[in-house]
Amino acid sequence: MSLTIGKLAKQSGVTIETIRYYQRKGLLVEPDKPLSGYRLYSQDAVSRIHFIKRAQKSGFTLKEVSELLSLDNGHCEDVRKMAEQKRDQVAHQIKDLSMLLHALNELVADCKSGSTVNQCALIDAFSGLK
Amino acid sequence: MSLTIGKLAKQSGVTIETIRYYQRKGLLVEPDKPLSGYRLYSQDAVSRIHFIKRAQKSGFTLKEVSELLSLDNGHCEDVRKMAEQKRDQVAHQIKDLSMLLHALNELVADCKSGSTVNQCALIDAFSGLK
DNA sequence: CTTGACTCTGTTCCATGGTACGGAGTTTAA
DNA sequence: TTAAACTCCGTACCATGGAACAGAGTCAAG
Repeated sequence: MSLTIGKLAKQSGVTIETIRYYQRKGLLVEPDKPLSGYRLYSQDAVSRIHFIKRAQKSGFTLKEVSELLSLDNGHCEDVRKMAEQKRDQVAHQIKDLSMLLHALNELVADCKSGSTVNQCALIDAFSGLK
Repeated sequence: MSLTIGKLAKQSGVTIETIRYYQRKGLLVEPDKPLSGYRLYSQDAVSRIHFIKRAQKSGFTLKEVSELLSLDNGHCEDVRKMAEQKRDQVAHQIKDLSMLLHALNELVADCKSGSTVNQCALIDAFSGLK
């Protein structure tokens, strides 16, 4: 069953503009324009857009998603490496955020007891000096 | 010890342009221009830039970073409220990222185990096949 | 006291991830 | 058959986070 771009958009939960944007960026192929009528898309396009959206939610940029798509089958090693990199990145981010959370908690506690805020406590705690 | 903008840039690991951009955005104060000579920056500016960079890596936008920075000078009642809000936001962010980390770990593990529908478990996952 | 390195200021340009719009052409339902 | 709805195509616009550049002024070393 083929879809016009509007139906494709609705089925895949993005806007028409987004689909066109993905086409411009090479993440989606623009089907040939028939001699008369509108371009038609297959169900595969829906899957592909879902793929893109899922990968984005996992923190991949569109550029990275397009790499994933181009690697696709047969290059599981490369795909795994990208995922591992992402994972390490996210792990680091969590570590930093935990430090910040700690600093914010201390700031809140100090604020509750004292009357003036310890100048620069937050910056000191999070600027990498400790 | 005071620094010209070039030295500040080098010491804090950003470019001069970035410093100026932060000034335009209000994250950094532009020191007064002396009657003759160049503007001079203190060592504090280095920490402040490190703070900004760190916070960015933690997923904050510059706008949010500037909110964080504003916590550093102000009076307690306002600061505490903002700090609590930020703290909750950070806690939430950590939760989301932890889920993402978990997902990425599973993806990597599946990739290694070779339990796939197609040839790559990660691709399968993003394709919604599992 | 001149030359090269640095700074200042304003403005323009870039990528990312879209969104919006205008003026066509096409399709479909009444 | 005609009006509404949809598509096509190009282009412009948006926010974010900078990078680059031009033409001036300023500083420091030989």
